[in-house]
Parts: sequence; C-alpha cells; structure tokens
Amino acid sequence: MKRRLNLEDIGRRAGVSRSTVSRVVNADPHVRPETKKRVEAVIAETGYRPHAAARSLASNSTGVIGLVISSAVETLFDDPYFGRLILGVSGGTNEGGMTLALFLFGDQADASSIISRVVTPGLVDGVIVTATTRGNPLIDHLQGTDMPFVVVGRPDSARSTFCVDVDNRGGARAAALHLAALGRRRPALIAAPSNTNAGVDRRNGFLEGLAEAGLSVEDRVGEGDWSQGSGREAMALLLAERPDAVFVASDRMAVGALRAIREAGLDCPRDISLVSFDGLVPPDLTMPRLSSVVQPVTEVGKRAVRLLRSVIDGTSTTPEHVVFPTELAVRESCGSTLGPAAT
Amino acid sequence: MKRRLNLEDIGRRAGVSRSTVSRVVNADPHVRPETKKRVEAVIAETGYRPHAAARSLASNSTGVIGLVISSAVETLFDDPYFGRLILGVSGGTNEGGMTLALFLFGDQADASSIISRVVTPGLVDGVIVTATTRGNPLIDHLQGTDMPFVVVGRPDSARSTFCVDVDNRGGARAAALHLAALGRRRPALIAAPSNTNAGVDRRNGFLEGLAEAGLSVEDRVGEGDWSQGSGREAMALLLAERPDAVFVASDRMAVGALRAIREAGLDCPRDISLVSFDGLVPPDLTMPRLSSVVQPVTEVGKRAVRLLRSVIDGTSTTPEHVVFPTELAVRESCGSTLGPAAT
DNA sequence: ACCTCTGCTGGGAGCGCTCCCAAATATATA
DNA sequence: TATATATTTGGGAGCGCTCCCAGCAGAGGT
Repeated sequence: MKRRLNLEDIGRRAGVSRSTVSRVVNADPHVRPETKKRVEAVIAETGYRPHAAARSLASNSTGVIGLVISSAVETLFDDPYFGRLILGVSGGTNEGGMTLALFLFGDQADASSIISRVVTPGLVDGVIVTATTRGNPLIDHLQGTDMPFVVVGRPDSARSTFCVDVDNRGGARAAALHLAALGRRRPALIAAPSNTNAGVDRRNGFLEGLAEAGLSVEDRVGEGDWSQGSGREAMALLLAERPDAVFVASDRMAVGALRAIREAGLDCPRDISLVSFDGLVPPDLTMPRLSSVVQPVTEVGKRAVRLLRSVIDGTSTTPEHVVFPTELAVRESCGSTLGPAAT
Repeated sequence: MKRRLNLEDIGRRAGVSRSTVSRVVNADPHVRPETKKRVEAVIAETGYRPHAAARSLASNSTGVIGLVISSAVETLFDDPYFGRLILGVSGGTNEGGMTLALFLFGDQADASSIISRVVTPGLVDGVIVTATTRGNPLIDHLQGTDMPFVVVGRPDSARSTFCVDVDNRGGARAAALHLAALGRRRPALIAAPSNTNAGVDRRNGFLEGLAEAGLSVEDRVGEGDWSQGSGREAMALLLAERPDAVFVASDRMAVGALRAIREAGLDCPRDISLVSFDGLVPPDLTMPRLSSVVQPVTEVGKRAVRLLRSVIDGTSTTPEHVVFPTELAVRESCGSTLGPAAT
C-alpha cells in the first residue's frame, strides 16, 4: 500500500519546492515556463491529484454547491420539474468546475439531519434551496447562519434573500387571455396548492387575466397537490359545472385532468380547451399534446448557480431577484385551430 | 466578523481540552457523563459544528458518496429511471448520515473534467457508477485507481467489480411467457440499444422465453434508443408485420409504441398486447395502463450505497454481484382479461 | 562596480480536526 | 494503607494544502 503523493513529493521529484508545485497546480503565472513544464511533466507522470479536503481546509472554500430539495420525496421525480432543475444546477456547477451535492429530504427525520448537515462549515460553499412550500424552515435557519444561499422560487419575505424565480403570474395571465380569445366563456381552474408561492401566483395570475377579459371562474375552481391523481379528481368534480375551458396549474395535474375528461366521454380540446403550466412534459406524452405555459427550469437552475457563486465570492451583496419570463406554447389541447367551441 | 469556533474554543469554554470535546462530538464512550453534559451544553449554546474539511483531512474520510450518471443529459429525466435511482441512492446516503455528490455528464467536455474530478482524493469516499453503455471509460479508469466503486447494472467484464443489477433476462423471459400464455402467436420486440448490457439481457431473455413457448419473433424486431420517440417509430415500422403482441424494453419507449398503435387505428390490448419493462411510469399516465416487468430501482440504489460502504470500510473485499429479482405486473396493456385475441 | 528593481522560488505558519500515547485521576484488589 | 488496574483526560504530531513574506538571482541603470 503505497502512500498517497503530496505536493512535497512532486516537488522533490521535480527539484522544486512544495510552493512552486502549488503554483503550477493553481495556474499561478509567477512561475518560469521551464520550471512549470518540468513540474507538469512530473504531475502527468505520477498522476498526482491535489487532495480536495486539504485544499478546502487551507483555502476555506470547497468548490461544492448544495442543492436542497424538500418535498414528498417518493413522488419527487414523477414531476419533471425537479429533474430539470437538477439538470440546470448540474450544468451550472459543471461549467464552474464545481461539484454538486444533492440533499433530498425523505421523511421528517432526514429533514432535521439534512438541515444541520447543510450548514456544516467546510462541506459546501453555498446552497440552493427550493422553496416549495411557504414557511420553509430551512430558509429561516439559513438566514441565521453565514452560509450563502439562494432560493429558487419566490420566498415568502421577498426582500431579504437572493432568489431566482419565473413569472408565474404573467404566464397564468397569458393562459387566461388565450382561452378568452379562443371564445371560451366558462373557464375553470385547477390550482396548485395554495401553501406554495408558485401555486398562489399562478392562481392569481389566471384570475387576473380572466378579469381583464371580462370573465370569471365562479364556482369552477379546484385545487390539486401537483400530482396527476389530484388533477384527475379535481377535473372529475369540475365537470359537473360544465366548463368549456380549464387552466391546470401544472403539466402533471393536466395529464390527470385529460384522463378525467376522456373518462367522462368528452373531448379535449373540442369540448374543453385545456392549458397547463410548466411545459416540461414531452409533448408526445399525451394526446392531445398539451398547450402550456413554459417555464425555463433548466436556465433557472443554471442561473441560480451563477447567482450563488457571486454571493459566495462577495460580488453580490444586496439581495437580488432574478425573474425569468414564461411563454405560452400553443399545441393541441387548447384547441386554437378549432375556432370557438360550439355551445 | 467573528471567527469561526473550533474545538479548542469549545474546550476552553467548557474547561476541558480539545480532545475531550472531540470525543463528545464523536460519541466516544470514554467520557465521564458530567463532563460530557457540560461540553454538550457549550456546544448547544454556541451552535458549534465541526468543520467538515478539517475532519476529512485528518480522518481521511469525507462522508460523501459520488453518483456518476453518464448519459445524454438533456433527456436524462424524461426517463423515470434515473430519478428513481437518485432517490434510492439519496435514501441510502441519508440513512448513513452521508452526503450525496451528483455527477452528471453533459457534453464530452464535462465528461473528462468529471472523470478526473471523481477520482480526486479527499472529495468522495467512493463512487457509484451507472453502466449505461458498454465499454464505459470511467469504469476502466476507476479500476486503475484505488477509489472504491460499485457499478449499477452489469458491467462488461463481470468478474472484477462490485455491482448491483436486476434480473433483466428473467423479467423479459417472463414477459415472453406471459404473452405466449395469452395465446398471442405473432410476438414482436422493440429492443433497447444493443450497446447497453441491460438492452442485451432484455432482448436475450425475451427471445429465450419465446423459444421455450415454441414461438419466435422472425422479422418482428425493432430497436429504440430508450426515448419515447424511438419507441413510436419502431412500432410504426413493426406494424407492417402485423404483430399481435409486443414486448417493449422500456416503459418510456412503450409510451411511444402505444401512440403508434393508436395512430394506426389499432387498439391495445385488443389488437396488440403490450408488455414493457421498468414499471416506473405511473400506471395512470397511459391508457391503457401498462403491464410491465417491474424492476426495483429504488432498492437498487439503496443497496448500491450499502455495498459501496462495505467496500469503503473494507468489509467486502471480493467482488460481489447483487441481483434483484424483477416481477411482471399485469395491468391493462397486455390484455390478460381479454382472453386470446381473435385472429 | 555598485545599487535598485523585478521575477521567481523556498519555507514557516496555520487551517481544524483525529490519532495516539502518556499523564492524571478514580476504582478495585490484596 | 499500599499497590495494581481501569477510567478519563491532555497535548503532541501530523493530515496536505494555501498564504505570505523573505531570500535570491538576474536585468537594468548610473
């Protein structure tokens, strides 16, 4: 069992000191080219790699970013949202040569263990937190520490944190306007949980758009829990109100709603025009293809990493809110090509 | 800006030495109860947390496990497989109080950077590698280092590594037998990529089962790339051969196949009985609900962590292969409740 | 030839912890 | 009470790196 090589060993072999090797490894320009070449040769030949923990300790920076996702974990990946977010964050860390540490809450026991692990000094340089539900305890906790963090989504108390969000409200409003323009007159809403800020914003945006168009949902409102099943149930209930259009606050729930519509012997988009939110489900997954308000999740993740890095290195000091626009992608489920529904 | 507390500081406040505090933190039993109590009081009061990097350096163990997923990243989470795997691995690391580092390959540039990052000493204690395609360069590379690793899936050269796999072959065989028992006589196969071991095993298992039942696929064979679109195309082509049953090597591709069947004006399961592999798509996602061979992905992930931990701590030294059973879940798409198809 | 200035290099100190051995104290045995 | 033994505690050494300052060489100016 041969010992691991360290800077000193490489230095000895190259006839230079520890410090010089360190400079070469860190691309410090103050090294004579020939010296540098020699050291690099030894490094290549020995396969030397600097020890990450030692580096972190000495430099007080780990090169690791934490992503904390608190949610009912079992069904986490049933919704494409988190996968995409992880993809974006991973892309962001990769481009900075950083490492991504993923913290997923399972049950409540994990939660407290993770909360304390996340703030352990010397483990991560900063954290990205998804603010799925209002009153996220982790955010409060982080606020009391000096661990840099950014929130994905809109945090409850807007002013004190860095965050990256999408224009939920604007997107939902656009959906309402589109449905109205299509001539639909009995719009329904399947909202996302009202204990999430995204859910609240989408609901308000939709109602706002409707109001602008002189429409209202009246009693045609249901609420799901993001799951497909909840969308189906909500839709089944709503059917009694004979809506001619529905805005479903997430793709996932929309898939369920679609099922309920079909099970009732109705046709989407002919009988009911549907627009959902997210734009994450591959269009071909459903028949008809979902028209939905697309949010750029991957970009959100990437951007969150960049923002966090600027917080870590002190470039950003005053709370900053980045909001990405959302855009309605018209496909089949809204029935744009059909013209107004026959009453 | 107050300095971060260290063991020495806590010791001073509690009137004991650095070492004693360390013992308390690490639950070493050789501490007098009252001393322990006093130290714990100081820790609680100051909110002290040991520095992870310092710990890693001194103890030569990081408490971090790496999960490396090499795949076309953009579409990674379109397939529920990886999400579930991550969930399982995350559950495994959480239960050991460990941290999960996630390495996703984006493009080829990421690949080499990640490969070298993964083997950096002092970053992770070990790695879990998904062996999506044959001849995975990372596995070869790891074999040349002393970084502990376990492979999820069957590696090419079976004998030299630790791995956790599922019984792809047996599951596919069961699918064939089931289709045959249903009275189907013109079975087709939409295989997974033959440059993956899972793809090869599923194909062989299916053919084997068919042979046992005295059937054969003849020309009714297609191959997809795991994507839904590829399943659809393969099925569309296959339709010309007038199959009365099809085994699709993944749920995802099966969703595409279902679409092709419907687009051709045929009915599944009446005209074509379909069985897929994975059991990961929520049943209600499709109409009809998919009958599929279920693989316990989450358990695989959990088990991989446990196995890796035993490799890390030296408990396991001789390559060990864990294989989970797979099980056919009969739902609607195979048409079991229909009786034999009318020719 | 002398001095200065710049460019490169070496080495001490220290990051906060664990490991281990020895010292100090408490307990058991004769 | 004296001695042996077990329990608890303290502190040195070191993990491998970065940071910083001092030293040393060679180039340039007078």
